[in-house]
Amino acid sequence: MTRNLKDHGYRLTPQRLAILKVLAHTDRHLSVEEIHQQLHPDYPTMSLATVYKTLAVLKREGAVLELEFHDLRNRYDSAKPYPHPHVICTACGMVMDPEDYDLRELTNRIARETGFAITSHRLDFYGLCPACRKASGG
Amino acid sequence: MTRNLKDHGYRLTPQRLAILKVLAHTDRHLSVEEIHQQLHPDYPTMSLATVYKTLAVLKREGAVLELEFHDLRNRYDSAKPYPHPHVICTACGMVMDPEDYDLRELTNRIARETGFAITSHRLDFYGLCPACRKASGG
DNA sequence: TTTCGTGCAAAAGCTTTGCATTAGC
DNA sequence: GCTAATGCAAAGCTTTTGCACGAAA
Repeated sequence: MTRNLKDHGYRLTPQRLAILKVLAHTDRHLSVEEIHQQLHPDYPTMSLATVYKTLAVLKREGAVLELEFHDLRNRYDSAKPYPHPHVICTACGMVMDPEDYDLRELTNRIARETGFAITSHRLDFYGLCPACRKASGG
Repeated sequence: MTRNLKDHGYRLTPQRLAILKVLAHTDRHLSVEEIHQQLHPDYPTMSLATVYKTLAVLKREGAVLELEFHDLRNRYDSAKPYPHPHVICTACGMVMDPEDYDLRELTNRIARETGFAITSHRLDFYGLCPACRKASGG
């Protein structure tokens, strides 16, 4: 990915490398805030704006999938930077990846039906994660 | 629905009735702003806040489905106030309902797989609507 | 040396909230 | 008359933007 950035004319700054490293070493779906906080010990001057801007670059380059939420902070997934289903806990905000599900056939059907040129999709399931189920007495 | 509101202790104000009427008479997915503007000729003093608050009530009562967007205004669907797929034009923001698609089987599978208690979902397809395809030379 | 990136602070934009006034019931 | 709803304005919150300084190449 560093190669790809360089080839596309982006500079390899310490901040960008650090953000890439955080993304590569997590199996979670981090928010900008979380990335910023994780980096704070080693990069105490790194600004939120830089994290935002870097993630915008990575998204443009197809290196991360951005999950926008209305009532939660956006989350970023570099492990699978293409559309895939997510399961989101409405209590704690945890995001999980269930096994991938192929929506190509449905996508084609809907494209034919509606006349849209469909380029991507989003499939989210909402509910309580196992921990929050217990906590709520379920 | 007016019956339902009354039974649940909500007052039937002219504003609420007017908003319900707008929702009932459209086949589109309106935003708060659009509802407000449509009502302005007949209710020139109606505030945006009232539209917001009324839609919150209707959502709580299960009378509308709220579609939250990050970069678009929220949209409200009273024709089918339950989760169903949507197709959204990334150029003009138009929202369409393709034919419903049953996700219950997939939902159950994912619930078993992840241990989540899944209560709802959202499935959106993004692309260009027929009009915007033409406009962009597609 | 040139241009891009960073960091700070301010702006943006939709939605929510507080509060006094008005109006259902 | 008692409460809830309205309408105005202000607040909230995440994300974006502007700009001067610093750093990559």
